[in-house]
Amino acid sequence: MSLAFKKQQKLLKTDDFSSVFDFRRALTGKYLTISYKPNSMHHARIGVVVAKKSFPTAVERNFIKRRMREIFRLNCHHFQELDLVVRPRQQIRGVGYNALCADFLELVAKIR
RNA sequence: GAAGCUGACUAGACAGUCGCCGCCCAGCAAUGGGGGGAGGAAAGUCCGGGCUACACAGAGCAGGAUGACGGCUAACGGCCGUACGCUGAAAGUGCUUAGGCAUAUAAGGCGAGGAAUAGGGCCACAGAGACGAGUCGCAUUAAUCUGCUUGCAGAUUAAUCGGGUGAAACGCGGUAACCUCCAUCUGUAGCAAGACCAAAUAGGCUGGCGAUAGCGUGGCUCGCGCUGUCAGCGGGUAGGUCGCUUGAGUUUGUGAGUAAUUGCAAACCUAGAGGAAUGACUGUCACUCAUGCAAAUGAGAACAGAACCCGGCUUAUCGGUCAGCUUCCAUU
Repeated sequence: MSLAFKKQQKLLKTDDFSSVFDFRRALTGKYLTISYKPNSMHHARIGVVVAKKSFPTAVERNFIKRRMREIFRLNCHHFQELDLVVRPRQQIRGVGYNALCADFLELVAKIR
């Protein structure tokens, strides 16, 4: 099984994000808030929204995005046909990779 | 060796697993192989330039910027050198109530420093009076008037500027970080600049076809205009391509110059995205701190992420390495 992460697995357009938010289903965990919506693409897609207000420096925002993408990449093959929008919370600062990964998987499991 | 200071470099290293974005090669394709992939500030957007469009960017006015002298540079408000002013440590010296205090220089650091006789404005406190020159009080001298004891007192006027205040007082004061004047520079917008290709839809222009369709103009005919249909053209939207990284380039050697900088030669190509790649995790070794005799264990590891490109400035920053300058002490 390939663990590759392709462009069609990302949410890119403003419309994609809007439709997920308009579906109005979200779950909040320790470090993350996930909005979701079923899609018809035969695979899951992810988008990460990091607020400039909460995370002022670009380095911090990029780091969060890279980590979320990595967690998604290593686990997405057993996800359903879902569009996910992940928003980090303030508590994410200083959290280790494993704790963050567990939180994410727990939230995704709840969606089912 | 100690203290003070200046400049340059670096910004953990290696391995493994799984990935991302361009480029090149092979392949019909799937894919495979090769090679590259953040910073010293990428930041703030404070100056200066290249580049592009606007009329060819040229002249004048307004506005803005700069301001010792000389140099460097594509250019600068930057950098280098020199002079001047301020600042700048131990030691030494003097005093001491033994706590200190005073005194001066080194390397170095800082400096909105053109013009006050072109002109206007302003000058705290103190002082009678602060920028127009006169005036308050006191003193001296002279003159006049009054009182009268004929040499005293008072008043007025004029002159002297004697005393006191202050940085400065009928002066060739200060302030330009108040206006101003002088000299030099300065057009505006910015890669979402701008150039090219160009679907669909709507509308525009040109030409053909309608031998007699309809409407309008008109008394009627011709004609003309609109509606029809076919072909072509140009503008232009979505979208795409270019601009887009070979450049005031980097490294090394060598020559010129006190230096900033620069001549010559050789070698090299070093991110180029477009909802935005440059990563995540694990291990070993180094670095710092804590505990410990040690082995070791635990924790920490800054500031911060390219978006047209350069030269600077400013701000943020854990550590480490190297070189140089000055002073003092010790040794030879």
